[in-house]
Amino acid sequence: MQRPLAFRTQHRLRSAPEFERVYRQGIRAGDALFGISALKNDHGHARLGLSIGAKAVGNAVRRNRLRRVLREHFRHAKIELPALDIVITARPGARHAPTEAVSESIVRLLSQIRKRCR
RNA sequence: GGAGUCGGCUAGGCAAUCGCACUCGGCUAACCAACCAGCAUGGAUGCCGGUGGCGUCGGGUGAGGAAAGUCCGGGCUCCACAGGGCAGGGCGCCAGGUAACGCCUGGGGGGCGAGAGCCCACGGAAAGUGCAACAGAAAGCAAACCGCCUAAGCGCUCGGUCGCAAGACCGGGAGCCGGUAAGGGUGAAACGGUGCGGUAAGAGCGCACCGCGGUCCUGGCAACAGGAACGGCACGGCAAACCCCGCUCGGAGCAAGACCAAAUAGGGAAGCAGGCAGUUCGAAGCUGCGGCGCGCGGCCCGCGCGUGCUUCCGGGUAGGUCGCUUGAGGCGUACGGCGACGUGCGUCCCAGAGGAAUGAUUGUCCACGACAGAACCCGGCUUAUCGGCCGACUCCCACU
RNA sequence: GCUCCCAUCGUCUAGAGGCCCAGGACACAGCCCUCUCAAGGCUGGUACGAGGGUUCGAAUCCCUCUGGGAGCG
Repeated sequence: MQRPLAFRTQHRLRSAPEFERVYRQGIRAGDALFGISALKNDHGHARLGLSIGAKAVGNAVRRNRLRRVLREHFRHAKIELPALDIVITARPGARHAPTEAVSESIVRLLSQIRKRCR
């Protein structure tokens, strides 16, 4: 059995076509910090794609940190999520956002997505 | 105690849980594999085992002083190359260090500071060509606008003396021919500076000191410094203007490059199949018709495009593997050197990903945490940066 | 990651060491013309990305930053 909280390459979107598919056909939500797109997949579990430009966020250190925080959220939430491909895009509002604000925003956006998927 | 200068080190700590990358060692029923060995078989392939993957458990390691900018220099790789030169780029006081450098160390010269110290692209302008707006007489070679002078030369004129007169002599004035560059004024910059002498007025015209120049001597590897006598000012600035001199540089970059290699299309080779007619001595070599497939079209006619199968070969795409971290390496120590650094010995292995690994939560402590994330690797420079610690030195105040 | 390029009014641009407190076009503001608007005419404001250096003098030459953009799978 796989450990339930693990996060491996199989849980990630990795290629440009995968991202394109979600952007084109997925449903969207967003706020000042992030944009989020989601689309049903047939892998039997949720997958995460991150699109965080250094230009939007400031520099490489802030970019990496944001990526890690978002991934951590997804890791804890992914059991509860349906089989979706989720792409999170950083917006300039996220540049100086503290970790708590990021958490709050992501929880709210994910619940919106989940509601609209029914 | 205060103010300051220089050099070096450091970059929140600890604990618990979950998670990530690499790595070592276990377990691994089932699943996956294009690798390896064995067996079966004519062969495709199958079976069994190993190894690996996936999974899981435990241990170890895991960003920086700038990882940054990509401004220099090298290693490495491929391409080019007989040798030499030209063109083009870079560098530029001297000596040393180094794999190399535009870096570093020591020294010289210049500038700043009271000092410790700091700063300087710092070769050549008597090889040539250029440039200098405006102002100013004149901007580079001696020339003279205002001014100063009228000694010498030339006549003119006034006064005086002498003389019968022509005229001579003395003194003055304006002028010509001239002399001069001290002063004025312009400018960023004006043909050595100051003083004395000198002169008609002046001037290196003469002298003293300073500056400058080449010569000689002394010290130094040298840059350069000191000294002597001489010259008598000629030789102004700009080379981050062209240039000259000396030294130096082949080009590209790990998306370099090497290897393995599916599918599709196309290339080559072999074999097989292939309706009719023409061309031809003959032949699927070519042409036409037909057949089949696709498209246009509601359908027919028509029009357009394509034309088989099997095996092998080479190039090569996706994809994968290597390059990928042991190195001009770190630490300690001894010796040489003022130092940068070098040499010897001992010891350690310290990130290697591929949408790209360090995060989250909780507790706790304190000085409440800046700038910021490796992507082939090193040496520098530059830029960003909350602080803390250590050492050396300077100046001021007080006390002994 | 690597290799390059660019930067002048709000926009597009001229400029090659002094003629430039930077010129032109469009745009903007005011005035004139018109019954009004447009067109036209007159007038005006507005820029050398930043900081150092070289030079008597820099948009121009040199250095260091900053901000944009392009190419390489």
